[in-house]
Amino acid sequence: MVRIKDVAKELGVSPTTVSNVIHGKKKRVSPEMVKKIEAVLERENYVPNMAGVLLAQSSSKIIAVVFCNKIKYGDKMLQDPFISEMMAGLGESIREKGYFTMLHNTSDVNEVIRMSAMWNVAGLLLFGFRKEDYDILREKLKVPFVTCDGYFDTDINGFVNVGTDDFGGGYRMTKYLLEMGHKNIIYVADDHIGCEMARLKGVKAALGEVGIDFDIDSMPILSSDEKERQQQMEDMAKAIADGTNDYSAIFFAADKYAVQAMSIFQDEGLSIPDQISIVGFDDVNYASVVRPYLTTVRQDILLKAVVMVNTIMNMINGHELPANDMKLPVEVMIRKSVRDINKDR
Amino acid sequence: MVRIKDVAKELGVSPTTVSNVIHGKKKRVSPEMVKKIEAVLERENYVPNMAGVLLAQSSSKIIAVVFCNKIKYGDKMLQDPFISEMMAGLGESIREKGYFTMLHNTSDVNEVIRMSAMWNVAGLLLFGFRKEDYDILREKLKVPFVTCDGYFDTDINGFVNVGTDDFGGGYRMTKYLLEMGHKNIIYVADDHIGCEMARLKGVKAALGEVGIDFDIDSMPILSSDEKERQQQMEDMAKAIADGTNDYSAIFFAADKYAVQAMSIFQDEGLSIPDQISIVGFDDVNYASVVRPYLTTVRQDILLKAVVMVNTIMNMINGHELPANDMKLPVEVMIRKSVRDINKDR
DNA sequence: CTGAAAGCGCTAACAT
DNA sequence: ATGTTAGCGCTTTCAG
Repeated sequence: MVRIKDVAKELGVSPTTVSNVIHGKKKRVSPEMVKKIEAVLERENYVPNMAGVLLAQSSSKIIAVVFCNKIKYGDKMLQDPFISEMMAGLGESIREKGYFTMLHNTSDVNEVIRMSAMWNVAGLLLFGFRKEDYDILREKLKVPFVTCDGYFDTDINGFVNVGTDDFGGGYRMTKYLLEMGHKNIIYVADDHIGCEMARLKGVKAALGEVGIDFDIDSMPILSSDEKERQQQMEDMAKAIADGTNDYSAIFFAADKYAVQAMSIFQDEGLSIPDQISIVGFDDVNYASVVRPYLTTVRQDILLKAVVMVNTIMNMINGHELPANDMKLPVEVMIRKSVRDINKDR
Repeated sequence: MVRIKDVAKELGVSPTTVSNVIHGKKKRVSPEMVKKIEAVLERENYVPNMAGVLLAQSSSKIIAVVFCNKIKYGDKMLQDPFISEMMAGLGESIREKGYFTMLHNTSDVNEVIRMSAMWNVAGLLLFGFRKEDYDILREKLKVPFVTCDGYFDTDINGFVNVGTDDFGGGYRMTKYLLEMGHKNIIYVADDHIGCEMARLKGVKAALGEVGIDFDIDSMPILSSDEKERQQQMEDMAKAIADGTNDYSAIFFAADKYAVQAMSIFQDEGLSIPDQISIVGFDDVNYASVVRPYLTTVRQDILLKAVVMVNTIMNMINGHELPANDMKLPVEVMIRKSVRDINKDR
């Protein structure tokens, strides 16, 4: 591996001059010398040693991407179709900006702080931590960071959150359901916090506009236990089959649940959307494989990746930020899982 | 940020002594001093500056994880459910070993070589490159690397491949189909190279054992174009409905195709497994959501991640390797998408 | 336009 | 048991 020193010696110039050429400060070097140096750099295939750069500079050109992902062996929780898309987007964007991606997989905030200091990272992109974690991070982290899909009680300051317009997604999907004649809608999620709650609020807002009110706590919550969840869905199926249900459409907070429900409902002989309309959220790849094609809310993961990277770059470079809590747009994908009740009148 | 020098000064000792304590070389330091130093280290929350370490040492404690992933906007090719699982496994294992993960997303081998030199990485974990790429890498990379799911014409040397027992998966699933009375089986994949080919060879071997032979090239190949692929599946559906098909079971090389086919077949009014048996490969999370539950071949992604990391560590530490082309075991997951033909006799 | 020199934080060979 | 010293590769200030 050839070093700056080496090419300097070969050409009988000083390391400074070579360094200047490398950094494009060509005003400080004569054109002929620039050419000569560039030729040798090229020929020798010069590659900077980042350790040296890191030590001599203050910043590191490293962006830390941190996932708070607890591994539980034997379950498929980790099989998230979005992660690969997000990763690819992040990786490419970060590289484009001339930075490097350091990946961390931990649920321990202190680990994050520690490694961020060790490597003197330029900024961090954080996924899946909880509110309390962010408080610690804001306090102890001296570099900018961007969170993804966070929801916070207090005003965000000291960092930026890039999220999805969950409220809007819930709202617009509900409007669509209303248009299709559905007035009795239930929203089914695995919890009522963060984005699940925002989506639910969107549902409530849309329903509120047409004078329908409901208690948020009355909406069913899906168990995190696979078996129990299946049972819950079977119970719903039975109610629908019996006609003892009081809703004509179910809005699942995530496609994966919508798809699972569709299967279970069909097991019970239910016809979708004739007997029950179903919609989801996310537009994962199998949403358009499943039958009937699932009507759902789509978000643009690649866009989210790019926005996150652009944002952290702006923060690193001390630029003015447009906002510190962004909500990226969503799109209602109308497919085949909703019945138009109006038509039957 | 406190440095070694600082704590040395505070205690009136030399940096070397502090460094020795940090590295657990306690034989070289008096027990009292060790305690004192450790106390200050703790109190000051000492964190090593990796730039310094990197520069002073030869190796870097960095493992590069490189995905060859071309981003094509607008398609969902990137939505790979395994990646997140693989990432989580890799991230955790690498961290456990005291190493750091540097992530790269590129299809350009030279980028890989370049960055590996820049950071003086200890080893690389490579995903999704082609045979030709590996040849270049073997030649130019001076550090150990491990590939995932690679298939090579020539003997592997200079690196290690961690794959899946694709042949065995194809073989055992076919044996199962034979047990269920299926003799006319087709294998459907999107190409006939790498693991797809190995699975196909497994099919051929199992069939060969009972005296059934077929020409590998006669097996249908799925188009990479979504629309065309759909058409192909519809054509299959029609043939099955007409009874003009000459097979009773279809072995899809990937669950995603199996699931798509199931939907399309059911659109055409086909009943699975009564009219046609279907099996897949991978056991992605929605394989057990879809109806009928998909019988498929499961591989253990987390295990693969751990094996890759252990392997690269062994290589880095110059240990003897058990093999340079590993095939991790698979498991046939018997569910509901195969009909037992014997029963009908 | 070019160069000399110091220094970033850490390690390790070599004293003592 | 502890210290001295040089040096890893690069940037940067200051001087020529």
